[in-house]
Amino acid sequence: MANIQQVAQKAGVSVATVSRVLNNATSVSPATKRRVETAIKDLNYEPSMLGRNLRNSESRLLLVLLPSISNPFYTEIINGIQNTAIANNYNILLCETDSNPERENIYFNMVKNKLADGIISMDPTVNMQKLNELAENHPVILCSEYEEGGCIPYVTIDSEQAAYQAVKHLIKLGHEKIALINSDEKFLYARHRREGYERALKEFHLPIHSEWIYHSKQLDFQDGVQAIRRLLQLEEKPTAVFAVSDTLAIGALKGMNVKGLQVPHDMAIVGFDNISFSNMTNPTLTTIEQPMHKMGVIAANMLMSSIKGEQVESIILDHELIIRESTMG
Amino acid sequence: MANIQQVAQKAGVSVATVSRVLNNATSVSPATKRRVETAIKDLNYEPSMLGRNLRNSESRLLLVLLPSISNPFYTEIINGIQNTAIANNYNILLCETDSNPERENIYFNMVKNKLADGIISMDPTVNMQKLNELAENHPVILCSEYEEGGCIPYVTIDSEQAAYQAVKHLIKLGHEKIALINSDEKFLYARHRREGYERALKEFHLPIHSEWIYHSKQLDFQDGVQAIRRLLQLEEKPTAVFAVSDTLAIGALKGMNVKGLQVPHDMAIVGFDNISFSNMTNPTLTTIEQPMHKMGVIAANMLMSSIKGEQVESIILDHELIIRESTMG
DNA sequence: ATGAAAGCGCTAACAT
DNA sequence: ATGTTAGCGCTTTCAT
Repeated sequence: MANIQQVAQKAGVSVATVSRVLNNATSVSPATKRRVETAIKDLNYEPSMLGRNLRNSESRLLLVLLPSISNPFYTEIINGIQNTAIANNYNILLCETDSNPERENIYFNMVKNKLADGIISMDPTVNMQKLNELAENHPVILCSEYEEGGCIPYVTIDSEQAAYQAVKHLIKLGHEKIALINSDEKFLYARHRREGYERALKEFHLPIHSEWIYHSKQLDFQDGVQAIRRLLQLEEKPTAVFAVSDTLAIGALKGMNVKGLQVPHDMAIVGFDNISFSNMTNPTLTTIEQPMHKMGVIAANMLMSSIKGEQVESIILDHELIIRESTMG
Repeated sequence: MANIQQVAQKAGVSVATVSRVLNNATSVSPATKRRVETAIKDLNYEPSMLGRNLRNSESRLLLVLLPSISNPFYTEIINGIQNTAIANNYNILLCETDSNPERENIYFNMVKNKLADGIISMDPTVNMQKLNELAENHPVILCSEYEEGGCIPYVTIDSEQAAYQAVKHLIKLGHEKIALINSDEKFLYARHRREGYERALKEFHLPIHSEWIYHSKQLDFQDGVQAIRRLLQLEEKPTAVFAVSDTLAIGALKGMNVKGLQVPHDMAIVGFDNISFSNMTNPTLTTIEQPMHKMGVIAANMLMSSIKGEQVESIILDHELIIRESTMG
């Protein structure tokens, strides 16, 4: 790869002039400009981002942290982020942490080292202490999962209210024994969704059975299968299930299929997220839709504002209950 | 962020000595080393990757190009790549191109500019000419999709043989009217899978109906739904379907459900990839399993070898037919 | 064992 | 309009 020196030499000008041509500075005569451009083409020259970043302290690269790309929930958010970033001449790099703190650290360092201009974290397992430290001096935005009372701006939905609506929907259908397939309550969203679940039950004077609350370590399909297997072993079985993610719900639905249960007749189920799969299952899945694309767009805009040094406010977006076959008796 | 200068000053040594401590060079006295380490801690110093890369021409970052993260097929491959990379002290950055050449170009530039050490492309829409150019001077590996007779090393499976087996399986079950839901035949894998499909039909003296071959623009679920809708409008309807991706197959399956068709009784279906969702459908999906994790591991190893300057050979891995309910009468 | 200094590729302030 | 030069943070050769 040729460098700016060689271009300058070939064009018979100084490196400064080449730099000016590269950056569209005005004060270059048309003739010189043409000579430089020819040299650039001839040498197949492309400016080094490394040198440029080192000088400018700007990379126009954004990092997106997520625990795992296997959950389709993230897909649509990422599209939103990506579209917005590209439109503003930024690029994004997806960083899968696998909930591994060491890996996380490498990505944090990329920001500290000016290899990236900012970071959007969608990783609920993120080390909040480290992230807060990073956020003191660098642009950071939280998307979906956030820290209550924390300093980092976030975009999310009202999980408590959404869960409340989902469960209320089941109650209105006549269900009184409603199970919750939750994830680990170390996550804020899991605590919120449980609160919404309990609020709905309480409002209708239904008892809260702790054995009807299952905590899943992960959010894979197989975890949903496992969850429903457990719930169906109970003495007093639930007649409906609310799962805090579509992946869990789809696994649970499969588990019901396998047991020969008719959904929703024998058992109803509601998921959460509205991932594209949820409309492909048989029966299709009732779920809470999160405005994923919009969340991505907003997160990206927030981050870019933050990079510009502007103050940004956290936002809570609207969700929506999507009623499909899994609750349509 | 403190820099190496400040650390040197604080420790009362030169920057060279700090650098030596950082890089575990031997010739530093224990006492000096301790002083430097204290200064590093005190200042919370972390070396700048930018400065380091500029100097070393090494980033220990690998780029992974993919058209879209929404296809779960890529997920497992990425895990394989990631695990292997991490184990060798490399990190990976996921680059979604959305089949957009401009975006592609930015990532190519990252490699040219030493911001990344090499690239694994899983993008069938990649601009092969540009990629070949890049590969002349930089480590590049193709994964899954490749170029026949090209210069870039690849890891893939035998798509023709896999398709042949899938279709033969349907024929052995007694099907004589077998449709193919293919993707765009500008992709090599699509051409190969069609060839395998045709070879099986020919071997059993079954006619090739061009109207039973559907070409889908994309690989989303909805495209599968659309495909089967078309095939069911035909005068002479097929009794079985082979789809070149699980996402298409799952969409098609959904389309059959909607039409009230019993699978596999009324219509059998075979997919391709064995994504995790293919075991969650009702009925579960017969499919060709690609060794995705292994492909990722091998691709990463090939790339790292290539970075070391070693010669690497292309590899074709084994696939396997996974028989599930969608073809079990 | 340690330091001084060059240089990786680039941009921008200053000079002409 | 164009050139000269310092310096971004680091590593490494060459001195000492």
